[in-house]
Formats: sequence, structure tokens, C-alpha cells
Amino acid sequence: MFRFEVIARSTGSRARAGVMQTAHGRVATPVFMPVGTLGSVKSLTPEELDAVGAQIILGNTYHLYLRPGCEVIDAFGGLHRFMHWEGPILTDSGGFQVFSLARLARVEPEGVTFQSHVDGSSHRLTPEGAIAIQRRLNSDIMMCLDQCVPYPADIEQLRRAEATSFEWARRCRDAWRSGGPSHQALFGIVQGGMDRGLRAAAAERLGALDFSGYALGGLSVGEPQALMLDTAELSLPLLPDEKPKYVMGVGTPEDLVELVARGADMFDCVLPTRNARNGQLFTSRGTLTISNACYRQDTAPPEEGCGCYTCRHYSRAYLRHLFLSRELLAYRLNTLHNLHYFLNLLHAMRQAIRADDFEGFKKRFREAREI
RNA sequence: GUGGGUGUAGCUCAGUUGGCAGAGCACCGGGUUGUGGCCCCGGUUGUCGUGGGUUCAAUUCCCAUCACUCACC
Repeated sequence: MFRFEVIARSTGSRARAGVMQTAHGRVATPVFMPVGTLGSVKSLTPEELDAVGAQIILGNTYHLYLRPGCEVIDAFGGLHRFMHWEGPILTDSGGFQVFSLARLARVEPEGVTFQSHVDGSSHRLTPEGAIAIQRRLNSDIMMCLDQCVPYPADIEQLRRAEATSFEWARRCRDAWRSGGPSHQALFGIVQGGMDRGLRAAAAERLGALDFSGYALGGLSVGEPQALMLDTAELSLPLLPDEKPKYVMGVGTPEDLVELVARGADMFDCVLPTRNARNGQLFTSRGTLTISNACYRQDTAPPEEGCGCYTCRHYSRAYLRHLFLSRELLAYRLNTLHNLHYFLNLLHAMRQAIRADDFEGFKKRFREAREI
């Protein structure tokens, strides 16, 4: 059911364009996936997401399992009908959240025991359990349970987390296969921190497990951008060329351009949506902090020439007013603009790769920010 | 009219046994990378109600006065 095909490659870089076929539709890559952790891309309806160009969105196992709970989503046959989004959905396994949100996470070979950040209740998440939950959510792409390590970390800590993540990946794959042929895809996640030897070994041995696709985890966890890019540059070519490659949790527009150049196909990041709610707008010339006093009487849209709903109808002065007044509309309009910017950026990259002009695209992208 | 209370940053209020005036919020910048509309980091702001007195020094002690406020008549 799940298929991926590379349809164009850039000659001056590793950038490539492809098509991913999922149970709920096709996705053109490279792609940016808006994050809808709790079954909603915050402040937007699915119709608006569609209109702004979203092809696939993210949901989160950890969050949805804790609230509203699988039995609620079961009644709808999965997340799609529950949230009224009939396009593709990728669910994160919850590994990252257990370590970033939950209290008292304890890792054992069997799985991870943690306390809910919602009500303090105790839970255990195992690789098999993570797959079982994602089956019930009925996502198009499931992710393996893994262990993410902050930066910096010592080599022993990295080694242990990578070993655990690999073992869990193997068990996730077995659990996935044990149910017979599935319309759901499963991606493996490469860990190993910023240690080159560990990363390379992790990428190679995970690549042998024949997942539907592969992800780089544990990036953008506090390391300098150059180190993140170096780590991705080292790891991406070591993963099977015919499979989609997903860099998790990244990143800024600059990060995305640099990672596409290094062969990445998929991204997700909270930056466009979260920063929208915090008043930061992304434009081709850089970021714009809408609360700044210089926009108080500015009648121009956030970005001149931008085709998004927000820029076609509203001024910086009005958006500033809405944001400072904490009006709900501020979150919606800012989110619409930022997602439009990110999705449009990826659209432009796909076109450039297909026309084999990715280098030209990069040049124009950089020049716009230098003005 | 009588008695009491309160006047300190834009707002709500600390404080000083007399020694360069503080907090929270607001405001102004910055941050945010597999999401808690959260949070974090910097910064600006004062005739200390007014006028006198005592003192080397008063926002602080004393006197007067004004404003607001409460109780009683």
C-alpha cells in the first residue's frame, strides 16, 4: 500500500523530489508536515489546512493516548474521522514526549515508565504498545518508539540510548509485521547524538531492517546549526536511497533548505505554528516580530506580495493590535501566514528540483534575506 | 461637622529603626526546532500628594495643607 518513488534529482546537490503514496493519498516530497499534536493543528480547521497547502499532518501518540484516550478514537475508527481530516497523517510514537514532558521517565529494556504531565498518573510505554496505539489511531505512517537524548550528552549516555532505540525499533518492526500486511507504514528512527561513529553505525544497521522510511531523531536539541547539518549530511546518504528520509523536529526555513540540499524528504516542526502564537512571523526576508512598536501604524501586510489569506486582507498594525490584545483571531491569522510560508517554501523547492534549478533556488532564497 | 485610614512607576502595592527608591503586571527589546495559546532572558519608567520645619542628610520624624476614602452626626 505504502510506496515511495524519487522522480527528480538535483545535479548540484543531493536534493531530490518524490511522491509518497499512503492509504489516505499522495504526498509530493520534499514536504513539510504541520504539527497537530492533539488532533488539531492549533487554531485551524482541516479546510483551512487544505487551503494553505498542507498535504500531510502530524498527530502524537503520547498526547492522544493520554487524552482523549484510544477508546474515544476507536469509536470513529481512527484519527482521520475523529478530527475530520481525510488526508495522510503521520503519528509520532511518543518517545520524544515521554522524555520532554512526562515526569520521572524511567527507561528499562522492556519500555519506558513515566508519569502523565496531565494528571500525574503512571503509564508504561513499550515498543509493542506504541505500535498498538498507532494502529488504533490508524495513522498512515507510524513511528518507532525511540529514546531521544538532549545535547550535550556524554558518549556512554548516547551509546545506551542508541542501543535501546535500535532494540525498540526491531521490536516495533516485529510487532508491525506480526499483524500481516498493513496499510500503515512504519518508519525507523536513527539516534546517536552528534557522535559521527555512533550515528553512522546506527544509520547502517537500522537501514538493514527494511522499514517503510527512515527518520533522523535527536537533532535540533540544542546543538549549533552547523553540527546539526554535519550530522544530517553524514547520516542521510547512509540510509536506503529508495526510502523516504525524514528529519524530525526541524526546523527554521534555513535549516529546511540546507537539509533538502543534503537529501532530506520530510520535515515537521512546531516553529511556524508555535511562533505564530507567540507573534513571530516568517517572511522571505527573515522573521518579523509583530509586537514591535515600529508596526503600530504600519498599513502594509506582513509580507508584500504574499498570497496568503492574512497578507491579502490584514495589516501589520491590525495584527499587532490583535496580538497585544490577545484576540483569538491573532493566533489564527498568524498561523495561516506562517504555514503558508513554510508550505510554499517547500513547494518552491519541489519545483526547483524538478526543473533541476535547486542551486538557483538557494541563491534566490539567500539573496532575499540579505536585502 | 467630628473621628479614623490612604496618597510611592502607566496600574496594584511593598519599603526605609533617617544614608543613591523596590516588586508584580503593563510597556520596550530578544529567545522559542518529533507544541501546554505556555515559558524564559534582558531593558525603560518616579518632583515618594503639596508647602514648611528639624537634620550633615527627609520618601521616612514634626507641623500645616490638599485629594480620595470609611464610620458617626
